[in-house]
Amino acid sequence: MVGEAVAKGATLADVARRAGVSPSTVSRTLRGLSTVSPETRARVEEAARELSFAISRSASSLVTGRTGRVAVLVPNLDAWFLGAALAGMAPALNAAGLDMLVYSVTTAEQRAQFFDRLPARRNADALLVVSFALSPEERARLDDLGMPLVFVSQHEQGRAGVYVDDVEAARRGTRYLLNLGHRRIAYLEPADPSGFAWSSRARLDGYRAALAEAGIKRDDDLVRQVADWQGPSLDAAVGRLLSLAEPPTAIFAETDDIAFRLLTVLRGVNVPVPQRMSILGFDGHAMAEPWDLSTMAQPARRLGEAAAELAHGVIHDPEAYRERHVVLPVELVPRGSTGPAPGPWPGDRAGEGAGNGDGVQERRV
Amino acid sequence: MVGEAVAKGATLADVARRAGVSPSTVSRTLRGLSTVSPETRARVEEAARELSFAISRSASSLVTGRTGRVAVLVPNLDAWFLGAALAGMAPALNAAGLDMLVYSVTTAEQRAQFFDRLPARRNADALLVVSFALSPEERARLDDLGMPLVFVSQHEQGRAGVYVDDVEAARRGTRYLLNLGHRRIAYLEPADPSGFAWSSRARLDGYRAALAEAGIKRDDDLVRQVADWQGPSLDAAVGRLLSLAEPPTAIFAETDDIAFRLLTVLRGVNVPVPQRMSILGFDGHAMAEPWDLSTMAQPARRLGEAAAELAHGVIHDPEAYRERHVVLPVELVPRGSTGPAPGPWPGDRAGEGAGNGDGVQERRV
DNA sequence: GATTGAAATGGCAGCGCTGTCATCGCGTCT
DNA sequence: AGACGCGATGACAGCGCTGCCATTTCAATC
Repeated sequence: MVGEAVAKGATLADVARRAGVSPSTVSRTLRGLSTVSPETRARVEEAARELSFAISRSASSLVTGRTGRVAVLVPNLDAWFLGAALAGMAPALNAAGLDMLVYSVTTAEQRAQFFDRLPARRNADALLVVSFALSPEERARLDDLGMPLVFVSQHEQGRAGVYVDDVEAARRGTRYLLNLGHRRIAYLEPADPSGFAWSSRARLDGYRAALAEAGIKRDDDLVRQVADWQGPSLDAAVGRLLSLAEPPTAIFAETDDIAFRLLTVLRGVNVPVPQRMSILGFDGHAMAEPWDLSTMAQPARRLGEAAAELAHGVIHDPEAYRERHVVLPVELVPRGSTGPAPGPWPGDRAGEGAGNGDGVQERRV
Repeated sequence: MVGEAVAKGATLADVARRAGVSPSTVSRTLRGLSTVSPETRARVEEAARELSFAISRSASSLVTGRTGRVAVLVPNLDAWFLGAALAGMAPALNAAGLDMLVYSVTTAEQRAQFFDRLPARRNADALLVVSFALSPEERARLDDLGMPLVFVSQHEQGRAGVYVDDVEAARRGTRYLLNLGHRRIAYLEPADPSGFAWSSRARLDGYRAALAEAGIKRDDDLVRQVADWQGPSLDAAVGRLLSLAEPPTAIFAETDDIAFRLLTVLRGVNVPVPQRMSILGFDGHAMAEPWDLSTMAQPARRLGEAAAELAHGVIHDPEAYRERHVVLPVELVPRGSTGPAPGPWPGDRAGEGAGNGDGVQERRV
């Protein structure tokens, strides 16, 4: 706002000249380093402000080997979860003085190119891999990178990572449905033909574990895959479930996106939710509240924040952080899409657990 | 995959040595420049691959003055629209060899800091400002930046930008409701106390224009502000509308987010949609389809793509692109949330336009 | 009063590239 | 046969910083 016009950006030398000191001193001052006298500091800072000086990271990283940047690899950008995770990450990285470089790798072509060129290499101090299903070769390639890795919402042996305990969360969700008296509980998982989404099968495992613990025999007819995003395969899956000899009274959807579409489909075919069918989602999607969807809420933003902390740690103290794992909690958020089972199906194994106050909630009006 | 272990990243000189040529030649080869003999080229490329060489942008930008990076300023990261826009931007930038630096500026504090430090300065070749309500001082500060600016989903005189014609879109949306026979059409706009969201009032203007063209007197009781995200103020707004002497039969929501919440509220209070109330949103949110919400769909991804093209243009040919504006179309997507007006209210001005085939659709079953 | 050391600052090389100019062959033209 | 031109390559400076070491100043110490 003051002083001469600044065309292409003042250099550190310009600031030095204006403040009447050496470039070294300006550098020290601006980095808040060691010993600079208060008066000098003030003079330098004023000069810098007057010139709207911003440091050239290119130049400084050339010397220090640090770029002040973190690369984030995501399989997508318009998925709710990723947006929320990034939203948590950005300010946290920012606070640590790190800029965020985003690589969205969605198609097979982009993917090949990314792993071929490794553009992040030497251009970032750490790479955050977010919900990205890496092939073994890709994994190896990233390892060669010589750059700290942090895995977000997924885990890798011996690598820093933040994620939730999917097994336990899915087990708890399933138990909630059991507590409501449901005995036939279906599970809908996303098909992922392109193989981009990281999945540990953990949620399905948790679901099965809870059923086993309740002494309910495994029935794979109740587990169905549906296309990951818009598409007809959900209708087909619902059709299958509704035409079973013993149809389910509850459906656990592996993601809220599936649950939302499920609600729509069921509304369309006049299956009242939760009177005839309870729906439980997984993610804690922002839309779950307006839709009144019960869900296992992941702290997406906090995952992002924790990822940022790990990134910072892994950059400044690689030994201590290289294998650090952060596990965040998932919370059941019961809402109107789940309710008591509509009554025993023929062949129901008595009512153990049915009146279990724990997870039971009022029926919606 | 081959050759000796690469610790911290090979340099161009390493590649040169390995290929038995000078660094200059490697540089030329890798940039696909002018004259390099095919044999040399092949040798260099192989050496580069063997060493997993990735160029240091820091070093090259120090010389060229180009960073190969574009900064994107967003007010948010978890809003659907921004995710979609970024999702369009990322691959397009990528294809142009540009990396994407994301600055999410959400709080007042972050905001002050961003405009104070101008971290993008000298660290990116262009700045894309996405749906960000700039204060005049901020605007001036960015102008001082000496960096090409591109405005996305908003427009500024004399600056490159991509956006939609909000006036026309809102006019068309309103006309659609008029064509369905609605005469009392309410408008719900987001309150933005923090002043982050860019808004030209254009949509409201279009709504008013359409009503005026239809000869309907302006009634400001039908225009209400609601808190931008979750909150009680929507209920209050609905209460106001439903308690008017002549309540509306249709509501035009300025954003799909508002429309979604509106659907929930109306369902909760037993106002059937669209039988008693038609709802039209604006955005083309990914959830509009599963929710069966009629909406004015913005091409969010295409906005992002166009923004990337503008960025590229503005970097390589500033004169030609500095003031280029790209206006993208908005399309009405009629769905189940809109239907014919439920019948004339007392005092309705005859039925002109009611049977107008144009926008009329079947009633949902 | 000479010596010491800490505080404050300056000087200078060099990080890894690219732009420019110089150099080297070698076929072509007069 | 000598001059010329062009394609292909190398040499070298320098981009804007930072790290290291040298230098200066001045108060504290013996």
